[in-house]
Amino acid sequence: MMQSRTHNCGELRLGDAGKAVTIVGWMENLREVGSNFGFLVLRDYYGTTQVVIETEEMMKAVKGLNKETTLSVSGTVRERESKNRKLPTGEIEVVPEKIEVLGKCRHNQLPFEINKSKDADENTRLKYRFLDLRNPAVKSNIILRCQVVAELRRLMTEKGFLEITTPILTASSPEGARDYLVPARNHPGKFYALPQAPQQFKQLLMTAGFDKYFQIAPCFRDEDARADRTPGEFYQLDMEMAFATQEDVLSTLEDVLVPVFEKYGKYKRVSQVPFRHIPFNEAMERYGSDKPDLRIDLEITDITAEVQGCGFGPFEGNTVKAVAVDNFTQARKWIDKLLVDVEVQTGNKACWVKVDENGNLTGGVSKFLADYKDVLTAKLNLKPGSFVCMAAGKKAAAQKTAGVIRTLLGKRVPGHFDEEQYAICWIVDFPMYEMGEESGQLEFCHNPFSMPQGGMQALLDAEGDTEKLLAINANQYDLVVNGYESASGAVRNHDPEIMVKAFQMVGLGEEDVKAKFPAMYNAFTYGAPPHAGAAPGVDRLIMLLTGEESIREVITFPMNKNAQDLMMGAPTAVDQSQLDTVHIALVEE
RNA sequence: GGCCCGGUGGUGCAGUCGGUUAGCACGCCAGCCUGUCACGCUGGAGGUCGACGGUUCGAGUCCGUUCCGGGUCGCCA
Repeated sequence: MMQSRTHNCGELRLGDAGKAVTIVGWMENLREVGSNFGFLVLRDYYGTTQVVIETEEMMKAVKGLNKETTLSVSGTVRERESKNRKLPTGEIEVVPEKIEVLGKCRHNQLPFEINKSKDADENTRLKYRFLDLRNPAVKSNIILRCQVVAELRRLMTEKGFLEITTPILTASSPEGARDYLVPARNHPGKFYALPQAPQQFKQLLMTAGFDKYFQIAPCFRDEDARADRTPGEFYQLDMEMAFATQEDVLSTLEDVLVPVFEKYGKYKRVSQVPFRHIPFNEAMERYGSDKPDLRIDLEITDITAEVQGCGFGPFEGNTVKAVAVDNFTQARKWIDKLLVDVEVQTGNKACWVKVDENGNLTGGVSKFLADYKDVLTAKLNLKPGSFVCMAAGKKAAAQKTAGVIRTLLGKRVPGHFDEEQYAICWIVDFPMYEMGEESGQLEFCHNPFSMPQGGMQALLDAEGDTEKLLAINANQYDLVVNGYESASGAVRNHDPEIMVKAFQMVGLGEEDVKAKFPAMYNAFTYGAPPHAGAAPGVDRLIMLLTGEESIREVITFPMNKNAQDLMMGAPTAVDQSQLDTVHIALVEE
């Protein structure tokens, strides 16, 4: 029977000297500094405490034990002879009378050293995540996540939002990401799907008369991972408000998120509310991205008209975008690295010129642009020592490539990146429609749930005119923090007639709306409130708060890039009998 | 699926132009050490250099194929 602990490993202080205590935890280290003399460091969730070993009996009790064995130590608190001011418990030590082994670590060689686990190979970390998480530096992200989630719940609840959970087993939705499917045992050949988001449920909740809803909602999408995107599952602070405008949603989220950034963020400087609103088209023109990192002070300039006819093939007939920086002193090798990185990140090539001390263009593609020196100097405000990096292509590709150039130049050339802050903005006025790259047909740009600006009249006015349709914006918005898309939302289309009309524009009709969103369409015919909402990504929010660059650092048990859980071994093969139960027959590949 | 980068004792890394016994740090084992706290000192064990094939007198190094991981493009209503 384990003796119950009287104190944790982080709380004993000089004032506790003389007390009889029992502490428990993991044996982090045993420093032997003499025969039958040494120091044992005991670690629990709360901290570490030094146990001094000074008798043969106590040395016998711990010698030969592997690190990470769990122990119970009962003894007396004593003031240290030599104190360590760097540690909260560094003024005291525990003189043990009894040391009990609670759980042996049976491995004298760990897969990595606990306090250096962040440096270990990620596969190994994920396989031994329970050891990785013993590292306080790893654990702290998870603790922060818990605190932030609790704070979000508190703030939302205070604002009158109800936390309502929605089904995990639901119907497959035909649009959007690939679904995770779950076979239905009682319905051979039919499947549930895990929700990509509680989108339709929350809109149904609005229709049901719950005025303000939120949920820390698990979302499931079978799409490939990125450094800031976990495969499989992730969490959103999903919220929706009835009879609400776009501004109602934006100000609510500003009220909730600013205190969280201020209280829990790595950086203490946070954008003032109301956050800047940047229309989508403006963001693409100036920053080459719908998620600009506003900590970077560079902007993109369109030089399409200026460089036409220069003779450089990729420029001819294409949109050309440029990013210029002054006082550029980097070497050719640096430039080559930049160009390679741009190509890796965008799939498009970039080119460059420098301005020499006489104001002439040199290097890169300067032989094509020499005659354009004056016009480019004026347009880009060039000076001796300026560097210009350019991207060409179809408008969208040129913008996007220039956006990557802007980010890389901004972060790599000194003086353009004010890192230690949260630079937050709303990107608004997303287009309702876009031309599909492959199909060549008009498609919904983001999702079909958003209300087109101007409502039915806008659709009627534009009907049959592709240019006009492409110019229709949706009441849709993204929250962007330091270049990360951190929330996405919209004023929803709650009018069945406008829904049908919006679908007709992309060659679909009433039957398609009914087939794809049967519950919502039906519900909206029974008196629907106008409503609007958004969904900040929780994982990405924690990433921003902690400053981590990999999303796996803020998820307790993350999967690897290929959506495998190396610790649990998921996904796994299953017994034939299990397959039979759910009417699944496997096909040889 | 495409592209880029990587894979070397338990862990992290170095390894020059292809050349002798593959080095370093941490960890591990043994010994020494009575105030350590990233303890120190001495000694030791531990490697099919991701896999397969090729070039060569000789391959960790060069070539080809492949596997695994990360990043990225596609994708993510």
